[in-house]
Amino acid sequence: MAQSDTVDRILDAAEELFAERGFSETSLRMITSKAKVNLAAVNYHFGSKNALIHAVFARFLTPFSATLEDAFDDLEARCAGEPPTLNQTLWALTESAVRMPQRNEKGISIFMRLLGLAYTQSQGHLRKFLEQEYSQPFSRFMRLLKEATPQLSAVDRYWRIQFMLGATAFTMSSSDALRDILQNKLGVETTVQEIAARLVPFLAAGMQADDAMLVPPAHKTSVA
Amino acid sequence: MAQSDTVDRILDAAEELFAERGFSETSLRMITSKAKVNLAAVNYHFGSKNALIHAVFARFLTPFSATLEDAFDDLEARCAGEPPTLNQTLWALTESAVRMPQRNEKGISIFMRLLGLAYTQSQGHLRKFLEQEYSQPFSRFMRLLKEATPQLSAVDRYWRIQFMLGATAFTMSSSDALRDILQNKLGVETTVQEIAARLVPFLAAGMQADDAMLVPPAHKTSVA
DNA sequence: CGTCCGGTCAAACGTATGTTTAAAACAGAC
DNA sequence: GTCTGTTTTAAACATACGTTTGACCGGACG
Repeated sequence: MAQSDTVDRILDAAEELFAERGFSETSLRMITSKAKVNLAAVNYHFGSKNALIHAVFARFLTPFSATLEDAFDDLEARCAGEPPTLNQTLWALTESAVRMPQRNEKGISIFMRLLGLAYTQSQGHLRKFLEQEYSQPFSRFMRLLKEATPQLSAVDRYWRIQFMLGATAFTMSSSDALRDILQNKLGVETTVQEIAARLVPFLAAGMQADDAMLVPPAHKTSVA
Repeated sequence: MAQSDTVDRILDAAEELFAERGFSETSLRMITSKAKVNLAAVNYHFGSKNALIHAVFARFLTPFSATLEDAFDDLEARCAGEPPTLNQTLWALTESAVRMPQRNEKGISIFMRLLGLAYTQSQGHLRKFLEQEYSQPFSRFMRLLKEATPQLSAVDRYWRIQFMLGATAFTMSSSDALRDILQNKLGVETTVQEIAARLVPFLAAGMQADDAMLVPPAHKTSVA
């Protein structure tokens, strides 16, 4: 209560509600009543709902991008001139994400879901904000991917990166729902770490797929 | 104009707007003004906004699921008892999608984007509608995938299918934007068919990835 | 011709949203 | 204790939403 935990209470409530309902579907009144603060507090402390959304992202994305830069520094240092492999690059990314200090046990899945939503929900202001705020680690990741897949043509690499992003963003954005389904259907508990551990080999394999079968199979037969 | 093209104009406008802005972000007033019909027309012809969303999906999902069933019939007939391969199954799906009669050149990417949104935006009513309306072709596709990947555990298969869905929905949903970027950056023209031709091998490779590297590499080194 | 009736239309309804206001409460410095 | 700037509060604001209403139109039919 010293200075103003109002700001943090708002951020906590907003983060959770955004993650489980999306941005437009979450009203300021839901947020403020969950945070037990006055409605006007959001506009007083943040200025607008969009600015609140930015603040929610900044709160976890800023430390994350720092962690990520460190991980990339580390990786490149260990490789001593040689470009890191695709696996190493992907693991550096996912481990940075998983190792982020979490505010609570739901932290990482909220984190993931928000990232997914940022990509999926076409909030123009958000994309602009993220682009101009976090372009550096993003570009660096892209450069590492390029150096790790020299065998790919620029066009092939471009599309496969999109496929990776898609699989990742999509899975993240619905990871809670998917976990629940799995729980009900197969009675299996799953952590975000395990999902990541399944996702990375999938992505790596797809990224390095052979181009041999780039043409549709003849209409009658095809090989496995 | 004979009977009432109002219904179709509404569906066309709604489809396009939903695809580019999402459901909650698209108001009935946007739809009706784009369709050049009266605001009340939506509630008159469809009953509610949610019912309109269902109708938009039904309009392309019903013929698509019929086409798909035919393609699966064909495939299973050609395989004569043997389960179709993963490649064959994926190609049957993508070819069914690509060959769907399109209302316009944007047809297929709208189609894909809507499917992605249906998964991503947590519209409870939509998921319920799709589940009880199109469970059959969906289950059949799942069964084919299962038979084509007997080496995978149920849990592995489940997640990898999610990854496939994600890569597909995400890529197709923004294929217009991605095509434009590629055009500007590398000066390359790309058709939806070509994107599919790049996507399928990526998916197949990811789906059949080796599980060997399911554990994170030791902190110091790892192999390509 | 008159009467239906499916369809269209402008207008209004009630509700919910993000934002603003102006007064009150508070905390720290003098 | 009083003053000063910051924070909280209840209330109102303007706007946008989905939906409903009741008048109106124009062929079809007897």
